[in-house]
Amino acid sequence: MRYSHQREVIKKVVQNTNSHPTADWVFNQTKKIIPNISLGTIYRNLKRLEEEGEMNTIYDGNIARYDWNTESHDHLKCKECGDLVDVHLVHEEFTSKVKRKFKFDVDDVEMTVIGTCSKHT
Amino acid sequence: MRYSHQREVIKKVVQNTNSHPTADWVFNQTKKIIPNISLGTIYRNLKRLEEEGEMNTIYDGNIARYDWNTESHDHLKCKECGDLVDVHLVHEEFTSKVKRKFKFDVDDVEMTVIGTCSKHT
DNA sequence: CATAGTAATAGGAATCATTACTGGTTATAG
DNA sequence: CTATAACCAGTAATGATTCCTATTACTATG
Repeated sequence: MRYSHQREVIKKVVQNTNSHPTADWVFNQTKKIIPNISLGTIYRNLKRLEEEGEMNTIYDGNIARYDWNTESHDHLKCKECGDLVDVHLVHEEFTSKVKRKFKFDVDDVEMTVIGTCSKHT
Repeated sequence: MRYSHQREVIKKVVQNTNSHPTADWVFNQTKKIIPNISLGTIYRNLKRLEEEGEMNTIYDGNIARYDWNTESHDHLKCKECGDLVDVHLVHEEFTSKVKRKFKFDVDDVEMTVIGTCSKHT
């Protein structure tokens, strides 16, 4: 893949937040650095970066969010403030259990725990 | 909520499949019974039915699927054939563990295990 | 039964996220 | 330096979903 300034900036923008940004958020942030960048460029490069293993896509309802944390992990989603926090919940033993029980070869586990975070108690 | 023929038919259409249908699939099936039904009616009633606890919405990538199985359960998604199968994987002890560890009040857990099902081995 | 009030509908326009296309620009191998 | 394939900006197109409005259909009551 050829070098591109746009892609480097997009990558840095995503890597510099823990907020699991949407394409639109990335677009707005990147515009501060490259004012005439196009939304299509954002989508294209986010997809490339995912293909390269530089980030993950997670689906929050029906919109895509991007996550630089490519290690397998899960999310706590607070229904009060909408926060999406990374946690590690699923373990190795789990995938082997699924394999044994359902004869299902596990590639990945997407888990989102929905509830209320400690800020609202 | 007032009675509506359309809503009853939509409910039955969803209840008569295990295929986690999309709104569009429900639309096409329902059209066979009520030919001039409108897609808006499908969406509106699927939402109502979810609010009434008659079904669940699950997001498969960025499209919504509807599931009459309202008991808490998880999904195995085969990347080969696209099949989405219901399984029960998450247990009570899990939610209390999350509550203890992260001070997070769990309402629901959405888990999708992505991989290859036994048909492709 | 007739009917008024209001909830629900059909049909289509509008919106939102995402992807595809086009003609011009740029990185990079030779 | 130059050729060229990859990349970009801008914009049109798409697909899923929601919104709008005039019309229709439940249902409670006289």
